Amino acid sequence: MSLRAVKPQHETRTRILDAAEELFMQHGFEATSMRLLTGKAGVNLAAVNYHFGSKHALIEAVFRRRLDPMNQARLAGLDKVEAESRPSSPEAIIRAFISPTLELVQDAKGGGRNFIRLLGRAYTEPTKSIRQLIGQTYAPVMDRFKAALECALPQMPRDELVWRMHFMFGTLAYTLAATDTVQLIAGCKPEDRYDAALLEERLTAFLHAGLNAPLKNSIRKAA
Amino acid sequence: MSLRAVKPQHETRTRILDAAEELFMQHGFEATSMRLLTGKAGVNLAAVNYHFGSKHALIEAVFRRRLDPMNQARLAGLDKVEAESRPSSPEAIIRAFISPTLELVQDAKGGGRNFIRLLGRAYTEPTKSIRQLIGQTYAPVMDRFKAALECALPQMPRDELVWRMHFMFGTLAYTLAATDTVQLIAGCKPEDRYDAALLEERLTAFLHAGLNAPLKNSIRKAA
DNA sequence: CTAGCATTCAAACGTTCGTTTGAAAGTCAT
DNA sequence: ATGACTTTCAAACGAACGTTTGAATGCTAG
Repeated sequence: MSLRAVKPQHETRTRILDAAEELFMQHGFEATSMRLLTGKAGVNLAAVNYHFGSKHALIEAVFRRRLDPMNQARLAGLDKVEAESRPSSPEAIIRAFISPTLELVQDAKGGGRNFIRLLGRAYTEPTKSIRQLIGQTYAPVMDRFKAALECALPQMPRDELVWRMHFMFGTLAYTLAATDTVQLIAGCKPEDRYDAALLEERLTAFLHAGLNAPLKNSIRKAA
Repeated sequence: MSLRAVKPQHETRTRILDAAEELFMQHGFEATSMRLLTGKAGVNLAAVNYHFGSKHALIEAVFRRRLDPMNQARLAGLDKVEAESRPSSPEAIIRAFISPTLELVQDAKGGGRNFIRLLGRAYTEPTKSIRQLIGQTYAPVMDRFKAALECALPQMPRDELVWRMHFMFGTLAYTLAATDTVQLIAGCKPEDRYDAALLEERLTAFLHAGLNAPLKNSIRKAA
């Protein structure tokens, strides 16, 4: 082994992943050609197939690189919340879920923000294998958070909780992916759009209230 | 002019639009080829370029066909709400916004449900011109609903309202577009997934609570 | 019937796509 | 230095794409 400063291992792989993250966000998967991608990454056209096998495998790798750590952070946050008090407060559970996402949003220098927008789009991606990848990655996380919320809100019917989690999930994903809409409503680009701390307060307040919305009769009856 | 039963005017156009709606929803815009599309529609390959000019113009036409009536219905609903009582209740305003969407969701026979999923994806579409089309179509609707909510919630800071509208908008769009997620949370496919009446109750309860969430200190300070 | 227009059709156009190939260059232990 | 890998490279592959073309067909008014 050499004593030289560590020459980045798999530097080509990393450069491809970084370029892919940005271009997939900008143009989508299909519209991003391997020639454009390898050009931006500064590598040979054949490098993607050599290092990843195919374009589709590259797409999966882009997701796995960020998604696994993010979900680990979510589970770790939930561990901490549950260790501190039982039963946990719904608000603390919500924060454990959304704060790893917002941390990535703050990462404008690295590709974190790019990735979050990419992820928000992936939930509604037409390509089935991509949705499946997302689904598989999220399944254990969903189970844990669902159980935690069931414990924190014992009076809520199960199917109503499922829908409210769905709503919460959608709000988070969409809020961060659809940057145009908030400008559309506001009429101009707000300066604090990516003040993650303030955004976390706003999201938490909204989601917490929605999660604890009073149960109407029609909903109770259906439960 | 003939006395025969009206032979559908522009039947080819309609068949193309219907096929496009379904295929764009299933596979996305880029992944849907003109050959597959015209094959499903039962028309000649050149028909799309003859009737619409280009693939991209067809995409726009698919959106315009449904979006304009839907937004008209929203404005009509808001008119009715505002005529009945001033100031209007936030809940009635929310219902005026979401119920035209849910009516389309119930239209499983026609392409309404397909279109809603397509629309949910369009907000995060990488293709800029599509997002712009959506934005232009929604701008007047957004202005009206924003004004209505400002009037209904005079105590809420403007920028907080903008964000909460963004959250609401996201919840609606995402809920209807990402059909996989609710299955992921629930663990199985719920039977009543598309019971529009029940879904409207659930959505309204969630959104109304979120919109009226208590203002935290940090938010008040930023306002 | 026929001239004029709208629509349909099969065939082909040029381009771009993801991937493959086989040789060249780089890397490292022995 | 040498041999065995790994990695890069320029070039090419066949396939599929959106679009165009010009002839054929359908329809309607005069």
